Amino acid sequence: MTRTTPKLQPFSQECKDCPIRHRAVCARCEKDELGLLEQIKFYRSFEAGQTVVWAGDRMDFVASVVTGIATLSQTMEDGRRQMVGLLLPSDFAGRPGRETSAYDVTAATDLVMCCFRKKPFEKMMLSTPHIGQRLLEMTLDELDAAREWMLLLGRKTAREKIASLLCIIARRDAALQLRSSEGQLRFDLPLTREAMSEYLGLTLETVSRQMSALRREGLIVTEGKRQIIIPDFDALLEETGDDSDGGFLI
Amino acid sequence: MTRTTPKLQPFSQECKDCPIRHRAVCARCEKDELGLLEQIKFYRSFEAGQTVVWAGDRMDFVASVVTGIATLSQTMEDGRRQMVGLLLPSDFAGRPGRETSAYDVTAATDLVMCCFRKKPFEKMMLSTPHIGQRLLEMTLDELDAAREWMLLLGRKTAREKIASLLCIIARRDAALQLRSSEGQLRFDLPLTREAMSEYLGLTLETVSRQMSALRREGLIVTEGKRQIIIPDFDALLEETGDDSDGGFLI
DNA sequence: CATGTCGGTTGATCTGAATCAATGCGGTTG
DNA sequence: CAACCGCATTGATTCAGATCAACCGACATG
Repeated sequence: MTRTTPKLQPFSQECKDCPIRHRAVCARCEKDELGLLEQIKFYRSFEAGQTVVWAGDRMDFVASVVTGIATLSQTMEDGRRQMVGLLLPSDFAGRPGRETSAYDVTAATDLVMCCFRKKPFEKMMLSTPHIGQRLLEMTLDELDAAREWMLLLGRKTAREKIASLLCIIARRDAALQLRSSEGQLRFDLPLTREAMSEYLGLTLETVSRQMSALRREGLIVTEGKRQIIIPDFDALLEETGDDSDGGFLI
Repeated sequence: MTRTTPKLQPFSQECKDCPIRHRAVCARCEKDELGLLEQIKFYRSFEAGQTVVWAGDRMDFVASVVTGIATLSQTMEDGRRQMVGLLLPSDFAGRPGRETSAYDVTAATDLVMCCFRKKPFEKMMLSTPHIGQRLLEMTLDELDAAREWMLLLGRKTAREKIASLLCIIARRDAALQLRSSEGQLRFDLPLTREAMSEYLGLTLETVSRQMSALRREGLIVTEGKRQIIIPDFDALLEETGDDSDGGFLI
């Protein structure tokens, strides 16, 4: 497990009951030492694997990811799970005008979220139209992403699904991070095989097999369990089944 | 093909070159006899099967469905298609701040859309915050629907997919229409087997087979090709794999 | 009337991914 | 150190749905 201490803002307090440094509510022991749950805006930190809220649970705040990755998932009665959202830093969670979460929200990596109480946030939206506009834009982007995702789930082969996911993560990483020399990309895969399988609508065995296949064919190189190197991004892109013009981002 | 003449508003003009009655641009012969393409708001009608816009094409208006059903689809280079949106009366198409369509928009049935030129619409959004708020709400609803759809595509069996689709359509129909006696539902299936297969991420043969299976088991009754009767909605709901509490709408 | 087309159904066969099961491996813990 | 755990890999087998192909009925067309 990669224990990445949040770098954006050093936490000012350390909980007495657990070693997690945090600003407001400790996700491990649920202490609210500073009484920040009463405030409009507060931060919460979570360890990789922890659940932020369960589907159906009360969630009287909206939040945005500060560092780390959160996932939204749906679960069927018999346990089949499908990821339906992947939240990266600056992404938004929660819906104004709804008091329970529709999805399980989980920390895929260590996670820091910036939370706003919902009621004041809604008031703010009314008084500051700019916020609503920005939120609309973000929601439309998410809808587009969801529709791309639907194509992946409905029509792509396992191999294409894996290649697509790797390209998505690589692209995003490259967008805000250093890239390695001469077009070759290196990044940390922030998802377990199981999380990947939930994203892609596959079993984890199939994910593992297809990763091995891509490795065998030299399309990707792995270093340890999580470091991925893509020697030739365009070659991998070929395997996604997507129109090749999607590469404008990189 | 069901030729349903739009009932909401009788059209005031008939094109000289084709038998379609229409208000503005004739979808068949592309004539703009009334010069309404210059106006801010206008209506367009389409026959079942016609394409409204192709992915990538210029689309300098936003629109809402007046009568009929439109679909949004994505196509891969090799022809695999996945439906990513199903627009029913009052649903909205097009994205402010983008001048080309990201998807193929197709009339699944005969269709009438109410179109607004994009530029004036965007201005209106700025001056009338209420419009933006409403649009945000609708977009959030669509995002939720897309996520439900992702669960269907990623994790449901063919049988569950079919049952889900039938329940979705039946529910919507029942919401605004007459229902038959004693809890039994009857409605017109507005999609071809092929359209259903594009919705569900299946082949049309599998759709046909599963429909036959449900018919054989008495979960649905068909009358002609398109009339569907659901003798026991709850029984069909059992087959969807969904939590049973989703039935609150009916 | 014969012909064609379109949407739909059904059958035979194939195959990609699921399932079941064993094994590996790095890190933590008693 | 051995034992164990969580995560990942790999193999053998099964099966749901895709693919290929034939056929049906309604309706339009020359």
